[in-house]
Amino acid sequence: MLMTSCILSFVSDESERETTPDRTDSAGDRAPRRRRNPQASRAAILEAARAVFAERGYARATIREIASRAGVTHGLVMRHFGSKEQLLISALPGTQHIPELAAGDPATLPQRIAASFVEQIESSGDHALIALIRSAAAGDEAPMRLYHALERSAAESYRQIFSGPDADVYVDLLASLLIGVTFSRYVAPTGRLAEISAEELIAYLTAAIAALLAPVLPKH
Amino acid sequence: MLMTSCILSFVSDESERETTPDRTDSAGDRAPRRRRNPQASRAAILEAARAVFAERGYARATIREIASRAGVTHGLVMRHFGSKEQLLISALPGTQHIPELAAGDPATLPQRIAASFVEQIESSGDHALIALIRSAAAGDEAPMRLYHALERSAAESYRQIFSGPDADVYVDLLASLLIGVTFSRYVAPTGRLAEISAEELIAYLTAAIAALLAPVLPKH
DNA sequence: GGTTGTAGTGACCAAGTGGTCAATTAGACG
DNA sequence: CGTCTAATTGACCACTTGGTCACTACAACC
Repeated sequence: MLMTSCILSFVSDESERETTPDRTDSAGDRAPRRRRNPQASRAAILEAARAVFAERGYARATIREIASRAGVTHGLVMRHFGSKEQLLISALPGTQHIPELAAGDPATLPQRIAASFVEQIESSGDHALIALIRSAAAGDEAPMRLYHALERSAAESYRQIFSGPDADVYVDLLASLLIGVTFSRYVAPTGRLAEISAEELIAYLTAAIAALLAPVLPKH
Repeated sequence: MLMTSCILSFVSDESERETTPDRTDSAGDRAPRRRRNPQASRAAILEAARAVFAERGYARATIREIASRAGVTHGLVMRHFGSKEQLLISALPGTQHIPELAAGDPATLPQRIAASFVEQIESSGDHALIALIRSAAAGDEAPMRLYHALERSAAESYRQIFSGPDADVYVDLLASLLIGVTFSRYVAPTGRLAEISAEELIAYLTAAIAALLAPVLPKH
C-alpha cells in the first residue's frame, strides 16, 4: 500500500552538490570535456533520473535524456550504474522508518497523516512516489519489484498503529485513497483535486481519512 | 475522475464474432492465408488490443503483439487503424450515460456504487479501465487525452447526484479512492485488497464510500 | 614533470519499434 | 468461368533504444 510519501524519505544517497557546469555539447572543437568529478556526476545523474522517471515513467524514460539533463553522455550513465534498472533502483528512495504519527493525540491522527502526505509530495524535489506510481503502472519488472518492496515494509509499520481484525484492509483502503489522490493531482492532473491549494487538499483529506478510518482508529 | 468502470460500458463497436481460425504463421509454404473477413479481423484486433494495452500499457504494448494475438500480421493492423494511437482510441470505450445509480434508495447508494464498480471491473472482458490507468500513468499523449475526456464527461454526470458546494471535491475524492483501489488490486496487485474476494471488497468499499461521501450524500 | 588510474567520451551495435508498400490472392459480381 | 476489388501478407525502412568498448585526457601521486 505504500502509504505514499508519508514514508518516503530519501536516504539521500549522494552529496547532491552541483559544482559542475552544464555542457554545451553542441559547441564543438572536439572536447569541451566536463571537469572530472565522479561524485558530482553521480549526483547529477540521480537527480535527473528522478525527474525524468517522474515525468515519463520507466518505459518512456531514456538513458540519453537523463544523461543530457545531467550534462553528461549516456555512456557515462551506463558506466556509473550499469543498467537502466540499476539506475532506477539507485534513484528511488528506500523505505524509511514510519514517522511517529502514532505518538500524538489520536484525535488529530488523520490530520497529521494528511498533512504529512501532502507536504512531502508537494515539496518540489520529491518526485519519488510519482515516479514509482508511473513506473509501476507501466508494468516493468524492476519498478514493480521496488513498489512491492516499499509497500510491504510500509504496510508492516502502519498496521501497528491501527487495531481490529480488519486493520489491514483499512490500511490498504487508505493507501488506495492516497495513491488515487496522487494520481488525480500529479500523475494525470484532473478535476478539482488538481486545482485546489495544498491547504484545502489537506483539509478535505483530513475529513476523508477520518471518515474512512473511523472503524479502526485508536480510541481516544 | 472517471468514476472508474461504473461509467465505462462499451459502445461495443464491432460484431466481435470469432469465425476465423488461428493462423499457424510458422508453418510455411508461402501462404496459409487467413480467410478474408474484414469485420472479424477488426473485432479480433480490437479485442487483442484491449488485452495487450491492459497488460502492458500503451508504451510497452506493441502492434506486433496485438497482431499476433489477433492472428493477423502487423501490417493489417496498420491498414485497419492507421496508427497505434488510433488503435487505442478505437479499442477503448467511450463514455456512456451514467447508470441510474441515483434512482434507488439513497441509503443504498454507496452499496450500489461499490457493487457496480467491482462487478464491472471484475468481469473478465473489461480491461478498459486498467488499460486506461496504465496508459495514462505512462504519460503518453493519446491515452492522457482519452483519460481526460472520459473524466470530464463522467464527472459532469456524477456531480448532479450529490449536493452541496463541495460536491465536486467529494466526487473527485471518491474517484481517487476507486482509482487507487483499481491500482492496488489490478494494476500493481498488492496487499489485502488484491487477495480478498469480490464480495468482501464490495462490503469494505461500501463502508468506505458511505463514510467518504457522508457530507454530500442526498438526505433520505 | 612524468606516470598512471580512471572519469568521461562518442562511435558503434543488435534488437525492436511504428510505419510503408508492392505483391498476392480470396471472394464478390457479372 | 473470368474479372476486378480490396483484404492480407511480408519484406522493407528509418529511427530509437539499451548496452559495449576502444580511446582520450584530467588530476592525483611520486
